[in-house]
Amino acid sequence: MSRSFSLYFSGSVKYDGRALGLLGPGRFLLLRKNDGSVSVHGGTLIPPRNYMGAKASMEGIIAAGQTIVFERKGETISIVIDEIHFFEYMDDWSEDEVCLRRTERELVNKLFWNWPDYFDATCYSIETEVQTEFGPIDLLGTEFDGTLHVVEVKRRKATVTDCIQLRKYVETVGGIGYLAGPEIGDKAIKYLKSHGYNWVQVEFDI
Amino acid sequence: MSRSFSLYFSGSVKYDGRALGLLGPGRFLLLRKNDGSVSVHGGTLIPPRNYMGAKASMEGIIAAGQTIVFERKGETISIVIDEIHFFEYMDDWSEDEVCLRRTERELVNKLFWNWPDYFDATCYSIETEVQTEFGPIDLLGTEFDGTLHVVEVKRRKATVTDCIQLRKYVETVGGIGYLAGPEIGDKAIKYLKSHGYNWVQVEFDI
DNA sequence: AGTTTAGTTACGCTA
DNA sequence: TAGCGTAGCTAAACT
Repeated sequence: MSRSFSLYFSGSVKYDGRALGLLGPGRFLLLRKNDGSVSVHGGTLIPPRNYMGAKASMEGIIAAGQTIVFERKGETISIVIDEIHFFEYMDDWSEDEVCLRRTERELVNKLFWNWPDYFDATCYSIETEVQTEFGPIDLLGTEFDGTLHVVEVKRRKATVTDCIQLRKYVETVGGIGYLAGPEIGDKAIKYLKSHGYNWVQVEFDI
Repeated sequence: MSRSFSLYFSGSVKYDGRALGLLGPGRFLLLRKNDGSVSVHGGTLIPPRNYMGAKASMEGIIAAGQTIVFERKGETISIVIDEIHFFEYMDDWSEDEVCLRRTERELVNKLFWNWPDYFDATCYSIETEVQTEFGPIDLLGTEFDGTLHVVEVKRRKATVTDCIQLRKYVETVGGIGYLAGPEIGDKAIKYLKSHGYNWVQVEFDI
């Protein structure tokens, strides 16, 4: 769609859209990717200082003294270039995604396939991603007497907010609540217990 | 701390730490910043494919056939370089932050200074960023009879999660709950009403 | 060190 | 397309 390049320049950047952002003057690195996305990186931090999603249009000439403008539905980035330090094309830039392990999904699957190892209740039905009025329940077990077991799974350390999210589901469908994951904070476990919910420790296999 | 550079290379990347991530082989852009942070960018999307925060250590030589390793408390990124397409230093890279407008803080201030325009209750005290056990309350008004008015402010469209955050505060300090912002989702307004909380519409001035 | 939140969150999935 | 929730979220503020 657009030829990708990196530009290390002196100048200033203005963003207008969901917010209003001013940057510089200073030295920044501009990245233009295959998908038309744009990012302006400063000398610290992982996220860019300014950015714009895929299919941003580009106007202007990349040269000292020029202004280039990127646009995308209601958003604008204007870049005033004072000086160019280097300019390089990135041709054949790979669009591969990272193959990720240790996701929340893996923990959900582990609990699904090994339910008896983690829960006392014998359920005739175990479902994942059960849709409710206020969002999907990660794991829902149903006992023969109709009792529901509502499980909210977190891949990272569970917080008080996660406990309240569980509470939201339990109040919506009824039943017994469980928060599951590899780790939970002190405040969170206290909150969980005081509201009558259960903590289920589950680790990643690899 | 470390000299910043960009490296466009063919090769593969492995991350091990909070998760396990495999990338490539393919062409990627490696950024090493002033603060020692590292990011590996692919040809699409704004965020990097792999990354590591500030003060990452670096081992190895940047040359074809070599492996470079970045490390930081319990995390490792290994990069196998097959071929180098370009290598550039970014000297004097600016560390300026963006000067931002239309932040949540601005909405909080607007409500603070124009309280009677948005709330019926007459309060003798209005405070911002009131610390509680479970985090800070954006805006807290106190009536003469002691009734508290708890306000959670959002700069973007409010969600059910935001209602839960409000609920956490109201249940902590007691009183009447308000969610405030420019916009709110359908499920969120339903959740808000069903729990007896209020919606306050407030817009950015600029 | 632990906890919580803001963010132009970005991005993917589902209805 | 819009809404909703995850993320190796990141990074900052505060206890």
